[in-house]
Amino acid sequence: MDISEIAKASGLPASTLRYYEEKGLIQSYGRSGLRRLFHADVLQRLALISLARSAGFSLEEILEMFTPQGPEINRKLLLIKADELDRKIRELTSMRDNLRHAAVCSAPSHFECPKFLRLLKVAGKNRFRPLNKLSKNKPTGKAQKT
Amino acid sequence: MDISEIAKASGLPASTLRYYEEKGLIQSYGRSGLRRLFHADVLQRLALISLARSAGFSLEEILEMFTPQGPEINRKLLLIKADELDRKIRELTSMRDNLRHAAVCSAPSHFECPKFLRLLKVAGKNRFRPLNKLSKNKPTGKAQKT
DNA sequence: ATACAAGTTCAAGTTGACTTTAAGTCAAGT
DNA sequence: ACTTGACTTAAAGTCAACTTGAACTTGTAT
Repeated sequence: MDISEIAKASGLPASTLRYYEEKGLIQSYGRSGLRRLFHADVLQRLALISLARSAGFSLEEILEMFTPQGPEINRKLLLIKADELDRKIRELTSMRDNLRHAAVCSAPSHFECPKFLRLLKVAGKNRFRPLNKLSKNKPTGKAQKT
Repeated sequence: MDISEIAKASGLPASTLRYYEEKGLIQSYGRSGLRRLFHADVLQRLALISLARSAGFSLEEILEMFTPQGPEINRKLLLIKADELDRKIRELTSMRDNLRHAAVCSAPSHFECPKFLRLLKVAGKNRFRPLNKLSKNKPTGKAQKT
């Protein structure tokens, strides 16, 4: 398969695929002339990468998880990541509850609502690092702009 | 309170506070000479900002949520964000389960494990945007480097 | 044979959220 | 008067994850 087929099938632009290859996240098995040739199974790998990216992992972290530098280290890493996700899930859940409450709360300012302040305080206890933005408005599956 | 007090109390560097003020996320009530003067309640606001950041909101989104451009629009926005969080929580939960499974799975490659592939397939159904990185190694609460 | 579409490289640009740096201001202490 | 230390500004730098641009190569269609 050539790069545009992978692009179409994965929904990722060719530029991203080249970038991923450069970073070692995917491999092409050879060239036809200059053109990269891919096995179909990179699609699975790309799905996995997308999943991990969406779960908040950086490309570097994903690469770490892919490369088995001793299988035990790897398993450990996976569990550590899972625990991180647990923390993050709790944070998001609290934030979500906060938002739902704020939307119906009648206090003139949220800072005057005891419920809100209590949640704030609880949340403040763990000084966590930001994840980053949620979806905004970018279309979900543009393949390329040909 | 001057900027270093806020920095100390919030755990954020002064540069970040200036940046936030510039972006309209916090306000100083005046100056003493050149120096900004803050009311103590910016600390609450900063806690809220931290919470929201950690939940994956961009500064722009947080600003939107702060500025009441008609209270109804605002409530709606909050609910929309809450729904987004619900989606994200489901994704993270699935990823976490994936990781925990992968850590104990005995299949030679995860791509040969039916359980894993099924999860992948399910996850692939929603083409989501990335959040971003989880915590990595940066220390949690450096105030400044004075 | 030649044009063209679709690939290629390498470098530079973009975005968001900050941080760093250089140069300046100013109140307080000696 | 002068040094110090904490602040100030504006501009530039950083980082990840891409994207874009300019110039180049190739297999296929006319």
